[in-house]
Order: sequence, then C-alpha cells, then structure tokens
Amino acid sequence: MAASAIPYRPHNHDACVAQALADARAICQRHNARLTPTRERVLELIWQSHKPLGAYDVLAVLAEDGHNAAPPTVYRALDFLQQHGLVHRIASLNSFVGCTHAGKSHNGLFLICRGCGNVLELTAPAVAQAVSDAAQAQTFEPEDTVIEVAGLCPRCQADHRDD
Amino acid sequence: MAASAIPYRPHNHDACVAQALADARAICQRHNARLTPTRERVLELIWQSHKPLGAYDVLAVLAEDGHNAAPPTVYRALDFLQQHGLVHRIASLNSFVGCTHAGKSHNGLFLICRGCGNVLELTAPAVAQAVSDAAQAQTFEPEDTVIEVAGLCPRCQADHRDD
DNA sequence: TATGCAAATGTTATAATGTTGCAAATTTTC
DNA sequence: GAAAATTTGCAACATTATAACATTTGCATA
Repeated sequence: MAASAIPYRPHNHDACVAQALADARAICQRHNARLTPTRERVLELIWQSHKPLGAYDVLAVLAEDGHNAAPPTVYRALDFLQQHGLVHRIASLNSFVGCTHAGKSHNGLFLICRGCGNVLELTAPAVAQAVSDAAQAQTFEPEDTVIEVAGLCPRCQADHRDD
Repeated sequence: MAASAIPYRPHNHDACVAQALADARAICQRHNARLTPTRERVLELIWQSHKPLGAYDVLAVLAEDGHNAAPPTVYRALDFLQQHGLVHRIASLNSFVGCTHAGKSHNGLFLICRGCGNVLELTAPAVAQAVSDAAQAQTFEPEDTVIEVAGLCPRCQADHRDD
C-alpha cells in the first residue's frame, strides 16, 4: 500500500491491512516493543476500514471474538499503538484510525469526510511550516500539533449534488 | 481588548472580560439572537481566565451561584455561544475558551501551553491558506478546521529551564 | 530448569464528558 | 390577549476514559 493511499477510492483493502500489520511488526521489532496478540488484533480492527473507530467499537468486536476484555485493555492497546506511531487519535471524533505513514514520526493532517466518514491522512510540509512559523512568531515552542479538517470528500461532494 | 491579546502577559483581565461581554451583546443584537442571563453568565465564566474550562467546571460554578443547573443547560449555552462565534471548543482538551476574535467568522489556531494551561488564539492566514491548498489538492471541500498546537509558552519555557 | 524481575493483562469500580426527550416557562409575534 | 416559537428545567441515560490493585506472562540469568 502506498503511503499516499486514497481511502476515497476503491482499493484492495485486505492488502492494505496486511501491509499495515507487516509494517507494524517490523516497526515494533525495531523499537524492541512487543506487538502482543491483543495489540495486533486491535490494530487489525482499527484498520478494518479507513473510518475511525471508537474504543468501545473495538471493545465490542473483541467481545464477539470471545475475548472478554474491559475498557482498559483497549485503551492500553491504543496507547501502545499510538506511542509507536501505528494509529492516530482523531480528537474531534474521540476515535482512532490506522496511521498510513507508520514509522516516520509525525503529526499528520487529517481530512475527515462528514459524508462517508473516511479519513485521509496527509503529510503537508507547507502546513507544518506555516504552523511552526506562527508559533515561533509568538515565541511558542510546539510539541504536538492536531490538524483535523472536516468536510466532504470528492465522492460525497458528488453524492450531495444528486440530492 | 486588542484582538492580539497575549494571555501569557499580565493584563487587565477584568477589562478583558468586560469587553468580551460588551462585544457579545453587540454581536447577538446584530444576529437577532438572545443573550439570555444564563448564556451571558456562562460566557462570563468561560472568560474568567485564558485557560479553557470544561462544561462541568462551568456547571460547578453555576451551582455555587445557586443556579440549580443540569448539564444540558451548560451544553446548550455553550452551543449557542459557539454558534455565534463567542467561544471555541478545544477538541484536544474537551473544553471551552473565550473567542478573542469575536464577530469575524473563522477557524482559529490555538497555542495551548501545557505548563500554565493558557491558550492563545491566532488568526494565521498563511496556515489557513496552506491547509486549504492541501485539501484542494485532494479535491476535498473543507468546512471546519481544527488546529491545536500543544507546547510551552514563553514564560513556561523559562520556568522549565529553572528546574 | 528454577527464579526473579519487568512488562503486560485482567478485573472492578468509578470518573468525566455529552445527549435525548419531554414538560414547563418565557418571550415574541400577530 | 392568544398562538407560535424559543428557551429552560429536569430526569434519565449514553459514551468515553481512567484509577487502583491483583494476577499472569515473557524473558534474562543464575
């Protein structure tokens, strides 16, 4: 799966997931971190689509799996995955999405479609630079940046015009 | 209060609040919207500092006021204030801060100090333009943009070096 | 292969945040 | 002053997240 995958377009999503899991295994190995079965399963669930998933959605699927998990299990797995850059939390939705730029440390920019719910993660150096400049102008030292753009993806723009 | 107020520096905050309330009254009049006592009180509370306040913090102060309010009262007031551009919600903190650029419709950029908790709202056209370009490159139609930068304000950078 | 430590997980309970739905009161409009 | 629309009160509930502590597991090393 290319880093610039476009969730709005049809693609072989099984391959998408498989690649994400393979990447995750490699990254965890490099980090000397343990991608345990629970963590891997949570990552897999998060990746089941390009729509962000809530912690309790994950929890519900784990329950279907027969895994009698409680909230802390899921939150801990998500924390781990976030720390290793494998998933992102979408603050404006209280939910989580697989990172499509895994490995590189980054604060992505997220385009969130309010029509279909899909999220596209971008790396936008121009945006990062502009934010950095704005902070610097205030002598502010940025550590973590959240950029989430809600709107309509190409397909949903078209659908809306059909209404 | 100037639009470029810097919460990190000492300023006459009473004047800050008074101006915000006066602005709010003017704006609501222009919008034909009713700034009822509850709404005005909530706005005043949100403005008590430049640190964002949670809905339940507001609720607690209302209770001290003797106002026996329930959560929906606060959330409704906050919704109203947001709709008229008088407060902003900080998604990464689940809390609310007074808008220092009231009147102009906008998506601000927020510099959130993890040391002191103060939030500075900026209008950064270069950032807005860069985000807009990035979205356009994906044929994405932006409607609402959240930009929240967590880090250290000038004063807290200095304090940290003293540690 | 024992054993002991650190990391990970399980478990229970609870905190924090946000919403729904409906009835009562208030304000506006005619 | 009566009808309509807006706002508020209120109770219940839904969702999201964390605290605290017990238990198990993986793994290095004696």
